[in-house]
Amino acid sequence: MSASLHGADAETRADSSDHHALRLWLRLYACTHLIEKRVRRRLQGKFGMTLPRFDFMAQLDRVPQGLRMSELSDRLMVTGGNVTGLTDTLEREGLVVREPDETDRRALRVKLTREGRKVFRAVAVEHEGWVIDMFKGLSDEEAAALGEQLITLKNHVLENVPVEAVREHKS
Amino acid sequence: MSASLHGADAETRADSSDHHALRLWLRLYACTHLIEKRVRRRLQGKFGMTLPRFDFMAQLDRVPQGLRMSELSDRLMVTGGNVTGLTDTLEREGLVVREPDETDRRALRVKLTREGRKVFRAVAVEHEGWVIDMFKGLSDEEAAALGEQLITLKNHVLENVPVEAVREHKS
DNA sequence: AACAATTGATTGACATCTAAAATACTCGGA
DNA sequence: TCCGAGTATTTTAGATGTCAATCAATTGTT
Repeated sequence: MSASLHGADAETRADSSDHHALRLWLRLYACTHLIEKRVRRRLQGKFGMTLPRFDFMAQLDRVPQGLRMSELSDRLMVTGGNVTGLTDTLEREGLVVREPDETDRRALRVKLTREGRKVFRAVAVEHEGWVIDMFKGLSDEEAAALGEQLITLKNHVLENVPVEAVREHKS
Repeated sequence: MSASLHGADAETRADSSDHHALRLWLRLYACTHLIEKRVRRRLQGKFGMTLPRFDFMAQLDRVPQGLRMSELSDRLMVTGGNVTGLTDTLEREGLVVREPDETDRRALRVKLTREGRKVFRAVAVEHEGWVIDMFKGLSDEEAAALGEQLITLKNHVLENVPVEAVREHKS
């Protein structure tokens, strides 16, 4: 990347690349949180809605028959306890309902209420507009490349089985 | 992008591009949080340290003379109240100290203690290793391109003055 | 059928975070 | 000098998030 691909000894290259990794990670982190924060603030300011609740409802909107608590925690990549709390709040507000699952009495199906769906759809339209605007700074080609690199990165991270997961399996 | 596009042609194209932006954002979000979560878990598992505290100490490590609370909240992109809480915890653990600012009695300078610096340095070495490994999936060229795109994206987002900022000025 | 292991969901304790109000101090001008 | 605007920090209330423990229901294996 920076200059001397020819003649630079391996050690210098490795060292330089290392710092690059850290810088790249900080940049990725900062950029994502910048956008996230902006979305969060607008959701709060214009609709009195929070990002977690919006994400929650977005999952449900695609699935008329509803989702189990466990499916929600998988899709949202959060813990079950968190889903319980979010569901409590949204149910209290009349935006979702818990219904017993026909086939498994341990499970619950969470669905959007008619009101919940109406609210979500209204917010979603604006939300998409914000995101589109924020990503307008990238050309189609840049956006496509970014998408590819993110997939590559994600796959590489997922392939390396995390230490914690290994530990969880009793030997 | 919005409502009244009449041509089916334009509408289709806009629609497709719109979903691209949304998908790209979700991918960016998921990827960042995947890495973040992994770092978080390892910090907790191996050192009993949290990511916010690590970030906090990382800022201080670069600045021997310490930073003001307000500088910390700027650099960490979090609110002042949050910095107060983090400082309380780290001070209680003996990793940082609050010292009065010579020139402004309203302000405080937060510094790493000797112990704090020692702890941070030890953790930082491992932390950098994790990040390097996770970004090894990208070639130098891909990494460089990713970095560029993130800068472009960030600048474009920052250029557009957020609605909230405008609103803060009394009309 | 009996029973151990698993799975779905909830709970409680704790750590981040934000937004908004309160407190303490600084600084520039009338 | 005094006063009003602005700045630095803290406080409070509330939302998110994790982890570990718990309870209830299901499943696989005898």
